Amino acid sequence: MAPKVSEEYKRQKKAELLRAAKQVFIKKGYTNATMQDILEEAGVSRGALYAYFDNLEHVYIELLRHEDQQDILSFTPDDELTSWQQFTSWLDKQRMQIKQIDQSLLVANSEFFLSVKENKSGYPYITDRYQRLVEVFIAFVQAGAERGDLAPRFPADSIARFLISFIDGLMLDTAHLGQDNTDVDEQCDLLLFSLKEMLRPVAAEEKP
Amino acid sequence: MAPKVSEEYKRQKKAELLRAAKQVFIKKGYTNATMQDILEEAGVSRGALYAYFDNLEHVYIELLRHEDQQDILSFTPDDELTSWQQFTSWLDKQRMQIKQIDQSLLVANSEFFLSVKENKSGYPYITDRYQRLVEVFIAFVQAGAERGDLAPRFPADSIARFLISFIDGLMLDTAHLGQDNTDVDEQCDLLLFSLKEMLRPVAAEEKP
DNA sequence: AGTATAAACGACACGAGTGTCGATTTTCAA
DNA sequence: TTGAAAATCGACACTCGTGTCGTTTATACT
Repeated sequence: MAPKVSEEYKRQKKAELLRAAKQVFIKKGYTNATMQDILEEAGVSRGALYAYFDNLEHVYIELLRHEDQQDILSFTPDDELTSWQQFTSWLDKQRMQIKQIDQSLLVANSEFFLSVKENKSGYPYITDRYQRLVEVFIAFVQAGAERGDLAPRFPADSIARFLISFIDGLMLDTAHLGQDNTDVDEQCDLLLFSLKEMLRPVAAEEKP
Repeated sequence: MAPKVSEEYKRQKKAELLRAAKQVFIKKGYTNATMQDILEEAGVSRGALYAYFDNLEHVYIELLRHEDQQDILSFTPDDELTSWQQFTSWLDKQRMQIKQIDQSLLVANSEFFLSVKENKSGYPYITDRYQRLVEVFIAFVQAGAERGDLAPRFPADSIARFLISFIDGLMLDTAHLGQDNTDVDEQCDLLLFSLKEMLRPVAAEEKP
């Protein structure tokens, strides 16, 4: 039963197909994308694509997994920086993501999660990603609190969810309306203001 | 050229079809709904439905218009109440909407706006609704400021967009994850906290 | 080189939904 | 009551995408 091509080859081929799929999903979103689109974009036959993926949903799931690796979820821990500085730099990354929404999977993601909802199967990825982000943030807040960097007024998980909801909403609205209408930078400043009130970071000057 | 049924009859029939459509959209969302579903739900023939609407997109647009009338956009102006009280009562309504997300069009709306985005036609409804809500909120803040009820720290339109993005995000996340995971009440409390910091309402006790 | 194996191909049958259109029924007005 | 207009019906032809499967091609091992 020895395979006729190396595992490495298959791995690469799959990655190649996923790259094509990503382009398609970025361009057409999830709901309007088809297997057809993907196999054309990849320049590959029907049979080839179906040898790797059963259907569009599976392609998307695999793509999610694949992208998850280079994910932006983590607050990069860095003892050189105050908690607040770490947070602002994380938020910067998010801001950039939203600004480049046309070149990202953010819209397709929302579409996917919304339209797949009915499917009783209920992919765990959805809740998992959310939970993971909540947990990362909780850890971040706790670390900050222990360092005396933060004096949060609310439970860390509440603040985390607040943060996520706002970012998701800003993303959604920006996808609908374009950046000119939502003004991402300004909105992120307001978010910073709110989070500052919630987390009460010790000002950098007071710290050293 | 007198029509064979009254205008009133046609109006009612259309409303009836829209009622059926609404049920379908609530149950299946936008992307998974079909004209077929609607005509079955309405108990009407293919030809009848197509006599009133060209296609699914048109049905949805019409439904949006129809629903817009009994819309929740407005802050009910009431001089008996402080601005802050008016705001909390508005937020209560929003909270209820999100909690009843399974019986509302919120999810279908998101789906529609996301999946229709590509269509260069660019329905004005999307931006219009957003702008209208922003304007209503701006008026509310200005009124409050003039009454000495509010002392906002930021431009009213920024705060309005912040508010909308958060609500939209909370809605989206709740649709994805269910209320147990997002805790709508708690999140609304955090929003109240943030808005309080931004708007600096004069406390009720200080006012009379 | 030769050959077994499986990767890649693409024609095909199928299903689901669409929008149309001639036939049929209903309605209103005379 | 009657008949013309139009509302409703539902069969039909069409489109688009799906997933399968027998065939062809490429690979790696001997």
